[in-house]
Amino acid sequence: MPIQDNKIEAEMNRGFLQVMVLLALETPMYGYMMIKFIEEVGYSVEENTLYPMLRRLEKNKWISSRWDEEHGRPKKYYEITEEGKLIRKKVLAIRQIQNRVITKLFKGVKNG
Amino acid sequence: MPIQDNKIEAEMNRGFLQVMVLLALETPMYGYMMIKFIEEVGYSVEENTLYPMLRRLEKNKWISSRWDEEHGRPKKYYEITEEGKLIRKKVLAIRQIQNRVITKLFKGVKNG
DNA sequence: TGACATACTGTGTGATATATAGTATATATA
DNA sequence: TATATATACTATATATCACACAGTATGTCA
Repeated sequence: MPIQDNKIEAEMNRGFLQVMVLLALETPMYGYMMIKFIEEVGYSVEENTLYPMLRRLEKNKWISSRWDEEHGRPKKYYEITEEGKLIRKKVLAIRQIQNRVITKLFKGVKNG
Repeated sequence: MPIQDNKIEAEMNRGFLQVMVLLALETPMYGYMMIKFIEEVGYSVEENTLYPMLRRLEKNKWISSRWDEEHGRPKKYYEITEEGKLIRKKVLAIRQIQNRVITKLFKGVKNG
């Protein structure tokens, strides 16, 4: 086990996963579909992380859902709400500020 | 109170604060000094967030400390270790991947 | 028929940001 | 010289979330 690595990766995921989901849900998607989609764009989420998160975001009214019972197995489609878009804007702004801070601090680092 | 805002800001801080501290501690600094420094570069940390974090990072051996008892009030100076530099590299790499994913997903968003 | 992909639910745990509270010294100012 | 403010740090308690672990059940293909 290299140092304490999984732990810090989980920590780095916090916040980010929400941002990613709020961006992805510009297009309606159901959970499993999203897991695959996220892999396609070069990241990954655990099922047991994503599903609870979707429920949380819906509880916050940042995303909404509807069941599709008509095409094979039932699927729960989620989509971002207007409120969700406001939050998305906000968290993206926070990210940008953070990135600027990192860039600034990184200049002081020898052979980054 | 707009929506649930403080909560999400705290969430966005997770992971990021470590990155920021590991970058800042390229130059030795004590806690209080760091709080001021972080404000100067355009962010902010709570005392009750930073101090426990410094102890945690030290416990992980990502930073080391020494007391300066010689100039007025005792101050605990922290500095990044070699192991800390490895972690820093790693978390910065994660951040970059995340930023790329965000950029990619953002292209699908109308009037971001 | 049986393996694997699909699609989701539920419980428990650990890490950490922060709220809240407190200690104590140094320095400025009235 | 009293007192407010800045400095510098410690301690406890709480809530949230990522993920480990466990499970249900349907669809599909060899």
